[in-house]
Amino acid sequence: MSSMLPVDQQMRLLERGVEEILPKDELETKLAKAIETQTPLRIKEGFDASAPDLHLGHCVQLRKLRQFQDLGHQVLFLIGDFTAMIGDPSGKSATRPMLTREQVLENAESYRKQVFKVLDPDKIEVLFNSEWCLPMTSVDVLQLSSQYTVARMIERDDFQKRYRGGQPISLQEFLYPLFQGYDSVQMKADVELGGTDQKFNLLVGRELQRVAGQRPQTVMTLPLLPGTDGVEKMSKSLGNAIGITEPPSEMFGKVMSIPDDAMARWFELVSDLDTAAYDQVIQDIEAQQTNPSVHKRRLAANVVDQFHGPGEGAKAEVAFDKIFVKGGEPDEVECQVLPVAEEPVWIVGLLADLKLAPSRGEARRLIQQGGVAVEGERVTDVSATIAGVDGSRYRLKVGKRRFLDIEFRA
RNA sequence: GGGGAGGUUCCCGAGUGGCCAAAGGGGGCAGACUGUAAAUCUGUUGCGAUACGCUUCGGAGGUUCGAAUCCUCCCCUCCCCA
Repeated sequence: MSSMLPVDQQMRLLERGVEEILPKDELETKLAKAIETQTPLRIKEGFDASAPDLHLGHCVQLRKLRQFQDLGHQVLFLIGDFTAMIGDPSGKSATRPMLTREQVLENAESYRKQVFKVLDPDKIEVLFNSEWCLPMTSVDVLQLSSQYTVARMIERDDFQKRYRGGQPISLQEFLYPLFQGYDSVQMKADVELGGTDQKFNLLVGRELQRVAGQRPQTVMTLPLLPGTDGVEKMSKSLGNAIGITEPPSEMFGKVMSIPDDAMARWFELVSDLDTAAYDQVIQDIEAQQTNPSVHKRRLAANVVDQFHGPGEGAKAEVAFDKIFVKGGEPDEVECQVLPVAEEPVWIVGLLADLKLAPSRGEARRLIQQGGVAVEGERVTDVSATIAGVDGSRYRLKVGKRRFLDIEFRA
């Protein structure tokens, strides 16, 4: 292994964009020891495989892990296939339904593939916590649960809120932090990363490691990325997430849809501008001299470039302008082939059948509100039809951004 | 185990026999405007081809011409006491 950078240089990089390091001097000590013994630190981060796709919020974490890798450390990427079944209560206001093992495994596999878009596959160890959690006996679980008290558990802010608000909290949820902490024991983690909402869970890990006679992990929390609504934490279940596998145009548009005042945070957490460019942008945003859409475009293009390759952002921007600024149509529209129909095809029914609207009632509403166009002509009559003769082709537009070509064939 | 309060549409929350497909807010969707899928404003928001019908207010029965509303049983949640 090549020699590592000195402690102060490593720290300067690692501290960037970080909310808290607990305790900080302990990390410095660990780094010094790592350099001295030429042993990389074991950096843990766990992800519950509760949804199939990684999104930009995960990437904030992954980037920090990547930094650790680049500094010569070992990343332990833990897939919480066991804990996903419990459901992390962090920040939640309600008990989460338990996932089945099959769902979790499917998600885990999909994670594994996506993670390598950001992390270096050579310096990563992928682990599943079912490996040690599943074989635990009821005695082991009792043992584990005896290591933490109820009082300390309900100190936790989200439990506190739910308790005071008369909301149910199931016992199973108390177990979550314990299992997460137990993972750290099993993995002998030196450092564990997580979002600021993970602070409690991460600290439980320290406690359990101490009891197990290990040197407790250093806890590093990163700010949470707000979703496209600009308020809630990005999460798939809230529908405010941007998946890292989404197509460029979708990604660009979604970034453009974040509220203006969330821009600075997004630049900080998801753009890959160098420090000088970043500082400049933040200054500009604060000065409010420039039209915010200029910055937002830059952000959106930058994000697209990161996940789809340089230049893709610019292309997505052109397409975006064409559709939203000029009200035009995209270059490429998906085409669906339908069987020839004898009778004229009722548009309301067609929209529902093609899933362009969830129901006929909704399709009717869309037409009444002027949200549907066929071949560029706005449809205003709910009983309107089109002819489904052989070879005829129509371009449907629903709302501002949903396009579909249909073609009738014998 | 005893006592009390509750479970309403995607979410929060009003509604105590017909005027209830159910107020209001949030969210979503659409339109207008614009600087963007920001912000703002307007409309809309169970299903079915309009009138009309159908399904919905924790679940199952019942009373009634008529039930989210009344009765019975059951399930679930919260609070207090043990």
